Amino acid sequence: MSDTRSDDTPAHRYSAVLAQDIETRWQSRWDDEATFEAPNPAGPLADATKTAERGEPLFILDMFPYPSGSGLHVGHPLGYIGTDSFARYNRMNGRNVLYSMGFDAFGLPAEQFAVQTGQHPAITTDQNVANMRRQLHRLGLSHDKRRSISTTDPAYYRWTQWIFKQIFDAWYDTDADKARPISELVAAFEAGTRPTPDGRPWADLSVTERAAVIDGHRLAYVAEAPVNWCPGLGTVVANEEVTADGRSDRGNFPVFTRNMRQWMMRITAYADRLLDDLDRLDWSDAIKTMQRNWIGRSTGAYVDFASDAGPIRVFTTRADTLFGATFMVLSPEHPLVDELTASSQADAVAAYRSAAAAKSQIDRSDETRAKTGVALGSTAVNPLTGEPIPIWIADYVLMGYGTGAIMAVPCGDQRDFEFARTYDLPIPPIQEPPAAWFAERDIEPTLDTATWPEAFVGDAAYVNSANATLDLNGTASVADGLAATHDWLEANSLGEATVTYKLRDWLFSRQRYWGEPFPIVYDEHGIAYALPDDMLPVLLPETDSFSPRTFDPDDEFSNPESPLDRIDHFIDVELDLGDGPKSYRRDSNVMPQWAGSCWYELRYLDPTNEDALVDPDVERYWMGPDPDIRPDHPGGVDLYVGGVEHAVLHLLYARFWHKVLYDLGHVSSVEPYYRLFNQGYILANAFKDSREIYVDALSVEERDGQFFFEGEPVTREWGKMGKSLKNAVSPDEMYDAYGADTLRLYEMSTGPLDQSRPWETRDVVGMYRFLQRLWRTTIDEDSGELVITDDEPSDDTRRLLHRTIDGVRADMEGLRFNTAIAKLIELNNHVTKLDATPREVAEAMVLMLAPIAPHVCEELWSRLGHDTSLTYEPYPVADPELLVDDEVEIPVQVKGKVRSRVMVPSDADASAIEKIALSDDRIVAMLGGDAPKKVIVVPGKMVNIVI
RNA sequence: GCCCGGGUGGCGGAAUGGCAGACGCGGCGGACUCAAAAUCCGCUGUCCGAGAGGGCGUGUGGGUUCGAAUCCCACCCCGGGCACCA
Repeated sequence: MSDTRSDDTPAHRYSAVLAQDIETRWQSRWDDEATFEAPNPAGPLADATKTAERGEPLFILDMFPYPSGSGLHVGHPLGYIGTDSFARYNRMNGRNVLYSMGFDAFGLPAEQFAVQTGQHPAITTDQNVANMRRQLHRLGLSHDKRRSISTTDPAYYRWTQWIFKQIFDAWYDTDADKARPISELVAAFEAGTRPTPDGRPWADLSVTERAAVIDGHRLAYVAEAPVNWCPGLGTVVANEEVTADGRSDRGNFPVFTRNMRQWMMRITAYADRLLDDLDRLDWSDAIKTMQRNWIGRSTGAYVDFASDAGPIRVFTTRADTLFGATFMVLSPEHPLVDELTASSQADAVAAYRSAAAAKSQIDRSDETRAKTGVALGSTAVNPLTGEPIPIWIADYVLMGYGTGAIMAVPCGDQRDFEFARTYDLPIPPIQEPPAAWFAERDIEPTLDTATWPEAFVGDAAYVNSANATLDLNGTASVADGLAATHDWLEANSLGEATVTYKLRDWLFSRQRYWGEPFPIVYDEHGIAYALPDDMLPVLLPETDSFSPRTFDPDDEFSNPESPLDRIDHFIDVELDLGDGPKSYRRDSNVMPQWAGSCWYELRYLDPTNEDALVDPDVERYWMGPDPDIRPDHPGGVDLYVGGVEHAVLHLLYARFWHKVLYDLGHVSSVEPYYRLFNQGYILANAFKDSREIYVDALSVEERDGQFFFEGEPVTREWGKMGKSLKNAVSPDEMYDAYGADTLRLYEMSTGPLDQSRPWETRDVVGMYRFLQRLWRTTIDEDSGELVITDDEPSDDTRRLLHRTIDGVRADMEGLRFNTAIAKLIELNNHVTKLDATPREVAEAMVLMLAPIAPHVCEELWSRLGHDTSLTYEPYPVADPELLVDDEVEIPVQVKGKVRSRVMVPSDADASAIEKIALSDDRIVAMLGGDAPKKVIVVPGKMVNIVI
């Protein structure tokens, strides 16, 4: 595998040793010459000369990494190599390319590592960042290093805190459909143009009352919220971070549902815009679908059922089935349960409620099919039929969704159907299912629901669905039924149509140490104040006790205690917020890791700006809307590449923050990421021993299709490469064995960028051999002299060259690096057979391969007599005249099978080609003198003869 | 259960209605070498055949078409995501 040189190895062969020499030399030169620095139109990174030389701006972005202690493995840079190749390709096409890399360095792993080792997370984070920078630099990524950021740098998180302030100081004006500064809301209350909640004049409200009203509008607000309390981590985790079995994503501790006061972000205010603007983005349909499903907009209706305790409001998406509602089910926690419980049922209801309370929400959703419940002994009135229907409680109805009460339509909802079967409740039909529905279930068509195996859901004509003023009978579609029912409910003041979302507000606080502190203090009334800009950043205080207080993982009733709570000099401060020095308490929470990644692309644009998060002119230059691309272009990064695991959370949060910044006038782009490309993963074999423990994959031996670790048999499986599966391969090993260019080529050659593919170390040598052959077409291995001729290439060679240029260009534009490489190998294999390589071909090949294997190409370019970097050399352009041949060989099929091939002039028309094909010896023989029934000719492509 | 991907040689993959298997790995044979490694050259889907050549072949079954890996219908399998969300 590795390069073993001996005395008879040619002195100037392209070897791993030579590759390393070339690579480190060119990396130093790029650094010294600031080759990849992209000029801004204004500010400290402006350079009018360079801006004039470069063309249109192009912003290429990778999802930035978390700087883990184990460094990179070869799976990480798959996307980076792709973006780097694309960046280099576009520089050669005259674009001003912004391409950099930062580090998402706050978060729990560094904190937990610090707890284990006693070392401050800032120190380990810096070490990890330094190591990853070295590995990325060694890979030859063409980053503009001036623009790199770390989310943990106070100069960076100062602006994370500043953005939080903007969100805190903003409210969503549903009339204008945008966020506005909170000061404009206060002005409207003061002027009386906007009524206060209880109608009293604003001036009559106490300070606390005003604060409560304002806080109720803020886009960042504190609320008592049901959260997932994880005593084992000592912190709350977001719903999105809880695994299916009710444990924490990280650490795998039990998670309990508890009410706590937490910072929330009102992302739901943006639900419609987050949904609608997906149409303006160049993202895959798969990702758009995932975001749409996550936002989960659905049209439904609230319906009021009269009862002894007043109207009970339910939410339904199927108001059209209201005629079939024969009972109602409340959540056991519903506030009206006590009032509606008949004395005879009191004991049973109490027992059921305490049993339900003992189960977590996760447990309740885990109970797959068994339906349980208790009747309260009272009734409500179906507003359409006027009939009394019994009220039940059941734990499949959750207080956290809708109104905590449902109308049950057993014939049209599977859960209600099962519940009705279990408790012998009537199941009247209100739709007549089509014949096919019965046929599929192997029963005779009937409206006798006793024979139905399940509920019917879908479009079908309604039956039994009429009262004095509403008649759905005969209506055949659910959409029409819904529209008619919604109109009727609203006209009769018995309900209202509404739009609901699955999306919930974003829980934004963490009781941890290693994150951004909130720029918030509280006065003696507990009123929150955002600190003025000149008090930012709020520095994370030094401490040697940075772990949150953890508890017995099973101690559900423990309470969180942030590490910052223990630092008195941080928490208790005296500040002058404009009305003289006063005592305040700081907020002791820190922000979640998502915060720093919600806006980092903006800081790459203007990384040292101390007056603004980004200069507006600079932002407009790189990210502004571009009607040349499309009329409704929303602006944003030109290409964003990253893993599909961020399809929902990161991408939704970042879009939300960006839209707030847009509404408040801080950015010109409506969306942060215009084109999104999801790269695949590098997969690798992983091996488990008989105890089901992963063993070091690199030490596993294969014998006769069986796998052994230290002599013991092990089983093989597939997995994403990584530390947990003990199958990580370090890029450093590949640099030593082959060099970075070979690694880059290998990763790009194994398949399309958006597809996951297995890592096979033994396959890497193929690209190494290719680079050796490429080297030999230019350099004599023994003497080191050029083997280039200045003679014109032959016509064949030149045509192949231009076909290759044409194909490679198209592949590079489409990020199809695997097929671009294949075409270049074919061209090189052709050139290898020539006595000497024509300069014209050698130079074009070097330029074409340079984006993917930049170091060796720079070296060859230099040896070919050029004294500047090829970074800004024009990428070769194909001559269209050389793409068409005089004659082409086309297949001749008989009944769809290829039986012969003929040469025809490339501009021959169908009848001429037919004549040539029919006179071919083999075809004549097959026809045996008969005339063909039919001949199909596709000029330039093929002939098909039907006999 | 629902949603989204995907199934092509021994392996990664190419071909998006027109020559299935480009390119690479591996394998086999050869050159160089005392030898091995490295490097280079040739062959390599499968079956029948001495050969020329022919049959079969893109998860399975059907369909559309002069022609299907590609389009349509049904099914099977693999990967990922979501789930008492009314």
